[in-house]
Amino acid sequence: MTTGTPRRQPTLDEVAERAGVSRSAASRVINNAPHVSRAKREAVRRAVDDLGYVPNATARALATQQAGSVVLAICGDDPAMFADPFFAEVVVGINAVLEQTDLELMLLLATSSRGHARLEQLLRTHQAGGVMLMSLHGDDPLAKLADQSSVPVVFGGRPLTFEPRYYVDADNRGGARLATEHLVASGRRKIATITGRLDEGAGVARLQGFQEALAVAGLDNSLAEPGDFSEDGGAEAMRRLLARAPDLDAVFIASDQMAVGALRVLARAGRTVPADVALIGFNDIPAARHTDPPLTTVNQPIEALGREMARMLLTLISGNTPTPLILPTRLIHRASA
Amino acid sequence: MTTGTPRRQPTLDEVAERAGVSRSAASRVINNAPHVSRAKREAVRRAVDDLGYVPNATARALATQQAGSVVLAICGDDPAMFADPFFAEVVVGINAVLEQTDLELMLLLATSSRGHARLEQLLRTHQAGGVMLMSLHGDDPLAKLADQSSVPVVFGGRPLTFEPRYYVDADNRGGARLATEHLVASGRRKIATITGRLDEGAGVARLQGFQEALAVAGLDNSLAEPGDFSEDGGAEAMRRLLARAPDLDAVFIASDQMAVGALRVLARAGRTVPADVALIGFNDIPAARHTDPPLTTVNQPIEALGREMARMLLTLISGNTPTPLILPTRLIHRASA
DNA sequence: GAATGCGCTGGGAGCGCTTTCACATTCGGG
DNA sequence: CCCGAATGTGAAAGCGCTCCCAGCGCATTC
Repeated sequence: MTTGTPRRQPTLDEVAERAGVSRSAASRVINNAPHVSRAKREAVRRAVDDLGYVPNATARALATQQAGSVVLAICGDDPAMFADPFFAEVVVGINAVLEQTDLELMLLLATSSRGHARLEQLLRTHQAGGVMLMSLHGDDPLAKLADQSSVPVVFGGRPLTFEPRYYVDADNRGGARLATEHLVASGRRKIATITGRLDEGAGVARLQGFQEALAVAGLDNSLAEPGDFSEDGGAEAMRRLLARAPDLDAVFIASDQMAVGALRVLARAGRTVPADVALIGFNDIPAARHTDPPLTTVNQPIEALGREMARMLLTLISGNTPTPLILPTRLIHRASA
Repeated sequence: MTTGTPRRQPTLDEVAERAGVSRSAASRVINNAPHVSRAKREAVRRAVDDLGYVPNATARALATQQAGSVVLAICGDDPAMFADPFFAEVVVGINAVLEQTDLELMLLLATSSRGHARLEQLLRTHQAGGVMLMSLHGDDPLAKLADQSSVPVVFGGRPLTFEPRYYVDADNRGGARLATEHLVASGRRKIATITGRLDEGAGVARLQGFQEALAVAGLDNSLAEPGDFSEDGGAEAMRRLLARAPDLDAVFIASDQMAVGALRVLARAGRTVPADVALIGFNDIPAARHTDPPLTTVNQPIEALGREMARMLLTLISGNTPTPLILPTRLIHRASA
């Protein structure tokens, strides 16, 4: 910080020389390792300060054979998918725990085939200390490959086709059941659902929860229209539902975004919410409290999801074996149901 | 891919040995460098395929003294700030261009002092090939430090206190002027504004555009209430505005999120939009087309912003000198004004 | 007084790659 | 047929760090 032109970064050798110790000793001090006398320790510290030394992470990574970063990979087919505020909140959670370590976060949008290839490569070479995998679609073979990989991998949400070794997920099924039960309990009888993408674990789980609750109540659980988690998709599905069952009196919708779309369609069709038809969404996005009427919805702790994924990855990296985690979801009562 | 237990990654030496060439030759082939005979080139290629060799990025980075990654740093004081969908869209843009290279994207939420320190360290050591800096607040000294840094830095948006060497920004001022002029042209006379954070470049620029337009029109341009870009902040500001000037007939709002909040307050206060008061927002978020009434707003090409930042960083890294870029904004006519 | 242990110390061998360099080999033109 | 020039080739020197190891001196133990 004192040099006029801090051209090249000082190296460990320079620190050692200035402190009058060997490189090994200097290294020990930097890494808080034992076997260094008090005097040398201080000399090195001083030299570090004077020179403004910062260890070269690349060299360290090469020497220790372990990377200084972990990656968050978002799979899927649509690059724009990442625009879902869901991911942003996950990232905030992840960042909160990574900040305590000195791991960096790499973001990989594995959305094109190029991205896919990169992810695969990342999994094979040990260039990242670990990876967090989210939003696998369909039967992406990457999922199994990742789960088997020798680099630590934790899944955010479960893929469709198998149960990964390490994952954190939200209780989508339980949340959906809760929501549907609430609809039943409030006297609704002709209850429909707009599903999420059914090539995603979350979409399927929410549909299952819905169906279970209705089956238990002895009601027809076949009134389902597929959506895609997006607002427009929700509107479309609502239109189809209305055409198919004009007398429905409630609908459980697998995402708030879709619910917003449905709300629009319902309003335009002259149905009052919740008088004519009750609505429950999923996710509890900020906008849900400001729709008309405010949306009853299932909250899932998204930031916590990110935090727990990161935490789990950390324990995995440290050599321990975490147990999978399912985060609770809960019903938020507002005016739409 | 054929080995049962792909324990350790093959190294370049192994490839060379299998191909019956020297390590140097193998390296040349990998990097498409000249001075390798056709025969050896093919032998190496075959060995690479057989072994499933992938170069170790860390070792390469150490040897070439240049990192294989760039970082996107989001500064600010609030970790949750990243939840703004704005950033997600920027990331999508950045990813689109980075995907063409083999640079990785590191995400740094420099929101705590810890994060700040890490960013500073990143700037000093040459561990990242370059950094994209967004959303500097106030007079953060990091801004100047970054601009001076010997690692390539491009700014997304301009900080308040000085003009960086390399940046891409949206024409916030022009957009605000456009919006305000539209209000004036449609006959409004008592025009207010809800500003964004005034410790951010974008917030100030939008206020300036507003003031300019009114000054030119010879109207009072002092009716401004500060917001913070958030929905609740917008609602708050709208309340204050209404108390301060019950007879206002239009308001330019520095973000759509705030406009949504304002819309709520206006509705609750019994004012009709746009009959009683016209509203124009900023950003053109997806939700803007579904508010009631749909929000007239200023669109800025967010994804393009990300793309251009990345592109600019790339040219910087390649040793060329780009010129700063200001992306156009344009008025989207919908029903609220 | 020899054997044992322990804390400290620096030499040196890597980590996997790029890149320079000196030395072959080949080629075209005078 | 000889001489640059271009091209192919592998040995070896790093890049900046970690970490093993052998060697100290010194106190303890029998």
